Amino acid sequence: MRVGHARFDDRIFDETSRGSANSTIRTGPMTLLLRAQKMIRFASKQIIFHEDDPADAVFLFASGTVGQYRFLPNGRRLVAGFLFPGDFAGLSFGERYSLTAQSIAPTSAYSLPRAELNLLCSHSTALQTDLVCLLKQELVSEREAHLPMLHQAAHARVARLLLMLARREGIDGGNGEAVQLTMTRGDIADYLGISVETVCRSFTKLKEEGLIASSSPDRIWIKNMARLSSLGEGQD
Amino acid sequence: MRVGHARFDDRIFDETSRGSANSTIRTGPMTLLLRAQKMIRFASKQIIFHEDDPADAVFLFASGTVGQYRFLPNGRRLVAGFLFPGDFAGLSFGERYSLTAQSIAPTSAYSLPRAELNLLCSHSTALQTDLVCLLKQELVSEREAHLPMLHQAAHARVARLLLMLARREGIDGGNGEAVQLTMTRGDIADYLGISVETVCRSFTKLKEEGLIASSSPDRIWIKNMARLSSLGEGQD
DNA sequence: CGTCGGTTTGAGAGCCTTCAATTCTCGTGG
DNA sequence: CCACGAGAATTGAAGGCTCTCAAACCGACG
Repeated sequence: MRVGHARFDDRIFDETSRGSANSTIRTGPMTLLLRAQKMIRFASKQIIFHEDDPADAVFLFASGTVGQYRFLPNGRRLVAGFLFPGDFAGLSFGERYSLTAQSIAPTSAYSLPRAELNLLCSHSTALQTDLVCLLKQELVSEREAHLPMLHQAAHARVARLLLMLARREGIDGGNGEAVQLTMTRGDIADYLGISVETVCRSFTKLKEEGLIASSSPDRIWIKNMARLSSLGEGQD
Repeated sequence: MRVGHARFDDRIFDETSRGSANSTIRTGPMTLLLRAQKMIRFASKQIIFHEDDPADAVFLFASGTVGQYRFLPNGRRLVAGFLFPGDFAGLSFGERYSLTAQSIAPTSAYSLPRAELNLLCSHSTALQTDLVCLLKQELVSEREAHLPMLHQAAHARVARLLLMLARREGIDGGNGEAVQLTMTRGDIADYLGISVETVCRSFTKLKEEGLIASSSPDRIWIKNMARLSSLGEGQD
């Protein structure tokens, strides 16, 4: 139901109003801690933190979309992933951020100084246990996201991204709701490791084959979840 | 190509020798804890743990080489990574292993039941802090290993693997020492996401261009570290 | 109405895969 | 000691996929 320039309200975390939509709603100690912090708002295309800067804060996003990326020496941009409401950033970094985080859409986030987090962790085993849990989740989900793509063709990677976004929005293939692509074709290309043109051609091909439909470039309906899944999961 | 469903029963237990072969530099609490455990020995090509089995142990490897992998629905094998002396396995899994670990060469490992680790962690903040540190390292190194490969050509991926192995053996390009490839071309292919033939052709090309030399398929000398680095790091 | 950034489509070149055949390596048995 | 055989590694050829370069299209905005 979200429209183009919707305001960022707190209904993101109002679990009753989202129904079965978002499966990422967490209520662990870390989430509760972050939600008690001040909220920061970012316009679109703003840098939230920059690679090589001292990693002195962690974030929990409440609305919007964020891309994390860095550049190869040849100038190509690697998008490590996208962050959505309910996602954390900064938990896994060492002394310095190893990625740049930039808002792709208007975004709001809770932020907590890292020094404060460390202090709190040293006094709360529950918080530290939760941190371990979050790091494990991040590790597993990153493995699930990136590993298969190394072995998949371009259109399978696009299918995989669509499935990831659909699952996040609670879309199971039942018609009606559309997947909202907040990122550009360029962002998608730099995430999937293929060119912008190939991203476009993949969307076109998926449309031609009836797996998806779209009214505008950023709204995708999944018409055949079964075939899109088998494509994205790698069932040849 | 799919390996039989070997189970834990296949392990070779050998408690007699506690070899000092390990040259690991790390001496964190987790390392010290694991090194005090019983050592297990595996012959080559043995299953250490299997995907979907209950993840009831963690491992610290003391010698040998281990591959962690799983299969896509189409039968292709994804090698998530290789484990060497000093590396841990099993720290990041949830209820069940999400990968299969198999020895590529004869291997020895310290093993600790997970339940025991959890108990110890709940009593030692130092241990838990070390666990957080290890998970962060695993996350970072996995990002560094897999992300760039999505955007690199075949020969650059091969170069990257060689650099990773060279760094691990402390080879800085100074002549003399050779990188030892304990894994087969097939293992490398399934790790890099390219075909066996392309792996071979990449090695051949690197030899022709004088970046590397080799006496046998599993011994590689780095002749031009500067150019190999720029190739592997993505300097076009 | 014109500009600008983002998206889409087209054409040609190059890389990678698949299928196939050959060579290499090494352990085994004669 | 040597021949043999199985698995691994390597090389070759044809075809498909993806990239780059180029051009056309589209929508938002001043």
